[in-house]
Amino acid sequence: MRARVRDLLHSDGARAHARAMGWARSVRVSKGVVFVAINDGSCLDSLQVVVPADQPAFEIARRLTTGASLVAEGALVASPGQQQQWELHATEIKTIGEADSSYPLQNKRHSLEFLRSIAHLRPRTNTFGAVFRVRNALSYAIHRFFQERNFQWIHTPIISGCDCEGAGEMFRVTTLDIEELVGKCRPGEVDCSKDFFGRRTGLTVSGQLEAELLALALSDVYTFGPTFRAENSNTSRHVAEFWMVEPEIAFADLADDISLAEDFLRSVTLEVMNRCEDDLAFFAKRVEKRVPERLRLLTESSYEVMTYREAVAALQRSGESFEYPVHFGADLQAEHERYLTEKLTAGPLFVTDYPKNIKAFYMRLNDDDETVAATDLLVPQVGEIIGGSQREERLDVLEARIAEQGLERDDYWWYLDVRRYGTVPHAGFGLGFDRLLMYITGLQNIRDVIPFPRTPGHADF
RNA sequence: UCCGGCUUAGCUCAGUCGGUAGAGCAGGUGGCUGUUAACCACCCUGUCGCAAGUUCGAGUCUUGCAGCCGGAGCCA
Repeated sequence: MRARVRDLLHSDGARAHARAMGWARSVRVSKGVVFVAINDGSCLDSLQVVVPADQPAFEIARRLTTGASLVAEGALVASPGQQQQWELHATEIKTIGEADSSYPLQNKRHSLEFLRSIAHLRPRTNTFGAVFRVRNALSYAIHRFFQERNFQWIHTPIISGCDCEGAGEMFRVTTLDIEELVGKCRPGEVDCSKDFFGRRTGLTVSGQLEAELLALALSDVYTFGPTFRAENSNTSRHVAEFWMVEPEIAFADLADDISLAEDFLRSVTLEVMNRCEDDLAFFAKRVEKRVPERLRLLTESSYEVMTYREAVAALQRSGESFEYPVHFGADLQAEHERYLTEKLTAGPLFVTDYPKNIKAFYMRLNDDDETVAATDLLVPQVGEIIGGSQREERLDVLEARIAEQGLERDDYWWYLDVRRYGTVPHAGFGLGFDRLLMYITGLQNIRDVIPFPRTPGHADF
């Protein structure tokens, strides 16, 4: 029976016998004693294994190297050292798998860029172990939040009809023989009726439209799964495959949506803070000093709400010189969002009621006929983390908006049908899961919060 | 996709005015009675991203290409 390093480090008392398994993080050899720090990923800290020279295990321990996997057995006793409560006095040590000096993770600081190139090994570092534990805790917290409020977790399709989404470039899904078609067909000439699904299909860019259908039956639902964008985006905040959380609530308006989003962010952050104290302390110390402040902003501060019109006015009187001028009708640029969240409110900010021309067709038209009931939640450093809206539930208005945006009405027959039969006001939002993780951990590149990130030109591992 | 920067030892980096490459860590050897990414001493380590050009001479200057990073756009 093996004990997790985490359990041993949190032991209530000494143990006459304990067995630990893990990977050697460091091996410190002196004449009379060897110290091996072993980590099994169950927590940030490593277990100190002590082997005095009079033990038969001393020879094996002395030859261990950084990165080797091993099993150590002995007594768990109070440590005289300052940095840990318990340590394992090993009477027996076995090397499971050796790691020679070419093992890339030596006892030194490595750059995040270098670690990205060895994504198969970086989970064995402190930083990435912590990231992936927090990622797990956040996922669990999200499910718990919704489950406790009687939301139904729904599974929207990953393969989706191409025509209906429009949130971004899609990856094509096909069983047609591309080699054969290349050179034979000009663009637009491919006969999709011969394809597997008998139509153009791609990987989903959002489960929202389908989530609405289920919300208009089950009332409160959410999706939590992968999403794909084939955009050629090369930034620290974009990847081709990422995870989104998309709640959708019936009998609800934009105010309900905003209040759900705020409640949600507060709750999940608080749960991660409770479950991942050590990992978050590590991020605060080694990655981003402002992590505690960021967490406080999400859990304690009030979330400001401001209309787009007010935000534009605030930007205009700010006296800042922006690269892109601000005027009603223009989308807020990254520099504008940064000013709003980092200088004006210094915290999370919902911007609401955007001009209809810069937002999607399904967002509910306001009475002013000029803006829609949409909201973006902006946070310092990371920018947009949530995008949501009240959905247009009025059949005639929705049809007019589809026409206005030059979309094909027939493609949305099912989406329109639920407005035709028993329509109700409803709303929802999409949360960028990986971006929230960036905000919580303080890591500045989305590629460092995803185990094996996919970006243009990169699908290794 | 556009703009900018970077590319030197296994890793992190320095390299002056163009004069023939250096430090820390890792590795090796030895030392050290309990260490904390241990410490001390010694030793080893190079296609200076690739290709061409200028020059008596290029890590250094020029051009092209590639890769990476940052920013912008798109968005979550």
